[in-house]
Amino acid sequence: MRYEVRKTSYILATETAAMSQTQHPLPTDGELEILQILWEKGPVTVRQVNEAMNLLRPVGYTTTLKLLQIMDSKGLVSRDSSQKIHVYAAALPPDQTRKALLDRFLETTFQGAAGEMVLQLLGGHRTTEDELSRIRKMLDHQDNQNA
Amino acid sequence: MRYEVRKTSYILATETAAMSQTQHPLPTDGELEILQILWEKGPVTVRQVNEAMNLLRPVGYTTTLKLLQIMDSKGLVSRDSSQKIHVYAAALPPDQTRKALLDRFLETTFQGAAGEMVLQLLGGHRTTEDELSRIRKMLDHQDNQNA
DNA sequence: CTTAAAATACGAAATCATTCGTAGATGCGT
DNA sequence: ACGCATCTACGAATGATTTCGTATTTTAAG
Repeated sequence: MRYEVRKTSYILATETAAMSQTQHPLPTDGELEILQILWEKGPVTVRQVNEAMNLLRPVGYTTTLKLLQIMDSKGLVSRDSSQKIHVYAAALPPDQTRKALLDRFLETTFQGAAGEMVLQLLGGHRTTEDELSRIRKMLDHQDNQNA
Repeated sequence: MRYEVRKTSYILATETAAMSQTQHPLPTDGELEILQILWEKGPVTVRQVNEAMNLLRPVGYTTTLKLLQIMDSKGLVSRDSSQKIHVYAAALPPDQTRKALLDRFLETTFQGAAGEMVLQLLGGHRTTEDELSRIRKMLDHQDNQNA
């Protein structure tokens, strides 16, 4: 008995999620929220992170601190503790982390059918001309690789 | 110091996740795993779901049952309990549920930048010609809408 | 040096999701 | 009707993540 969900879609990953995240676990939702701030602001103090968080929703200072400490222990952020006030920065660039999260999401939600996912996505979003052309270029590039 | 995340991307959703999921909460990971089975197999008994689950990993029968009961209480599945052996089916079609999950993922992980997400996706996946052409058609359709 | 303000460390509560054990109901074969 | 296999119901343990309270440390000002 087989589970058949994919229809016209057939995708091969060139690289596994595990390979792209060597050493680092995937961030949890709360951790990702902090990473987004770190990616945007660069190296910052706990207070700066917490203030950014509080623009979105109320979060206690020690909550933010604790999460950053956990993330440090997981290797998701680096910490400069040479001064009293520690400065945190994301350990990995956004692309790499987002790609790893995307791979997992694609697998769990679309069972690996990348094309299906793109169609769902474009079906519900208005996209700019510039973006469309960048995507076309990427498609052409894929074409060359396949040929 | 700045990590620039969005560059040329600018997206507007035409519909919010909440709008597309009127009435139904988003499934959790475990619930989604069961939904995938229901979508593939159609209306089935708890035992059938559990057997499908056990092809992937060991799960106790009552675990599967409990999850289905929870999903029923959330409205994620429908249940026919007219017979002794209940029969469950997904309450929503896969497209609608996956789209809602995709919207949330896009927001939390890519901060809404759909184009960035597509680029990340295509950057790491080998895609079939058929799939590429379907995506091109969708791009052209978007073009028309934008014009 | 003393104190106050502000930071870090960390245990533990709170929350959410998953897993399972046990109790009780149901139906089937004999 | 009896007993066994199988089902549903459901409380509760487990596990993961998030949140916070409290203790301690550090720095800088007076």
